[in-house]
Amino acid sequence: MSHLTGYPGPMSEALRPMVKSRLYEQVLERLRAHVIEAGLSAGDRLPAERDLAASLGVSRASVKQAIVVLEVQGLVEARHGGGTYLVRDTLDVEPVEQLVERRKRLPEVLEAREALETKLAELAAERRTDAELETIRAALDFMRDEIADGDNGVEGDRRFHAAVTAAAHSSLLAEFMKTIAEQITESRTESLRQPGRPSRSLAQHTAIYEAIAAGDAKKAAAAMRKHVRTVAKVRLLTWVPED
Amino acid sequence: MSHLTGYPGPMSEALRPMVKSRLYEQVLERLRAHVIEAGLSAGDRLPAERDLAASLGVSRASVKQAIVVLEVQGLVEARHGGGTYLVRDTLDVEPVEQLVERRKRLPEVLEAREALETKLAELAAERRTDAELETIRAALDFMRDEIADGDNGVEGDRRFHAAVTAAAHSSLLAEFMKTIAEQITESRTESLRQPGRPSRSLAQHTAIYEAIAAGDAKKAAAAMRKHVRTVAKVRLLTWVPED
DNA sequence: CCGGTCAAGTGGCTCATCCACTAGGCCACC
DNA sequence: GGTGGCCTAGTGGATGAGCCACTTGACCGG
Repeated sequence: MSHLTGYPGPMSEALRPMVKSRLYEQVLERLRAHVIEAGLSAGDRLPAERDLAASLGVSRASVKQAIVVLEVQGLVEARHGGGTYLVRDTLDVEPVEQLVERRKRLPEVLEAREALETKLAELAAERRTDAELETIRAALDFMRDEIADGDNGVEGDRRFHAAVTAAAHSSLLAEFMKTIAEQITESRTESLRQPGRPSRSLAQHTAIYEAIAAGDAKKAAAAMRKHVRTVAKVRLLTWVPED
Repeated sequence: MSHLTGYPGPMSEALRPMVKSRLYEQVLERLRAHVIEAGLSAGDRLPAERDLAASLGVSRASVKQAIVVLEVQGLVEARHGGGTYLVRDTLDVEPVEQLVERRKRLPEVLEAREALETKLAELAAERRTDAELETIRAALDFMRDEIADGDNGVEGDRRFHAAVTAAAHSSLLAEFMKTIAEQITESRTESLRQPGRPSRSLAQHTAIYEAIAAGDAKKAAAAMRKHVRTVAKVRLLTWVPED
């Protein structure tokens, strides 16, 4: 390998693509702050767009863009000719995504993962088609090859869990999984870096596969639970609180 | 009561407040449609703002408002000087809420509930404070009184599960529960309408409570699983597919 | 092959205006 | 008294022209 990779990924933390903030984002920040400082609450009226533009020293168009954002987020109601009103007591959004973001500290994610994937494995054992079973098997084979090549099998791992999720035929559970997918990826990578983990991981995945292949829901759930807990344990051992 | 109410609520379906669509919303629709018609996919570039404005016969400001919306929804990436690009293959948002709405057909919700609440019971057994245990007990007492009064105990049921969720100290799992809370309420009401259900339900809740009180995580999980599955069974028996 | 220059294309933002609608005050009329 | 019409100031909705900043790619000279 050369010291320069042609791959467009970040070479170091400091060299990630820059984020240039749009003006309307800054306006959003100011608006949020103003609502708090001025003690506004649901039903109160915001300053007129023209006044806001003047106060903030930006054009009315930028103010409007910010207000449109708040509008689609359901935080504000703009009445043509009648002013713009607060819907709630705050302009902060609290979607699942942000909550997940704040919970980067992993323990909760791992708990959620156990809850979801255990059930997914159970359902997969009951519902998988032969084609889906084959996809799971393919992921397992892929993982085996990776490990044989000295790799840690992280991609095979990812494919395996994705295949099981698909085989469970529950789009709601799948949706929940999607919201914590990123955090899981991190824990996966870290876990598989531990010496000896890849081969033990392969064994655990094989056990899950066999239970699903046999249509044994209870055994599949148990095998998945054991696997997820192992990952959680490894992860938490190396855990260093940062704040 | 007079035939005229002083209350400002809608007197008839037809007289609800009118909804005037903003221009940028129409632009959004057109953009979504265009992505589909033109067969665009992730990474493809959208037409230039000026061109879009000209084609749609609207101002560039309106086009920009629409693009800002897509931007905050993470569906599009606008590069200063470089064009605007699709992040996914579609411009449709698929938040958990909408998915839940479409999944009103309950089975998936009940599966998700089992996955989540089983884990919540387990965590509650391990982590509950004495005060939280007392809250759970209070909910149980409330349910008992309701049933003694000939009521079906639906409010006590709700309080019980809320208390267990709180005692588990997992805001992520709690957040997931919130997204399916409404559907659960429906199934709860329907389940408790079945003859004989309220008293059996009380017994199951008592079992869960005792396991949590004893700090027995495994038993708590098992009791909760049994309870949720009972509800699911009753619910699905009366299930009538609608489409 | 490298690096600099340049021009075209594109998004970011502003300004000046006009239009449509709301809210509130006023008043004539019943 | 109160009902309805009218006017006006204030406000959001939308536009068009224009300037700037940035990206891209082609071109050119070393």
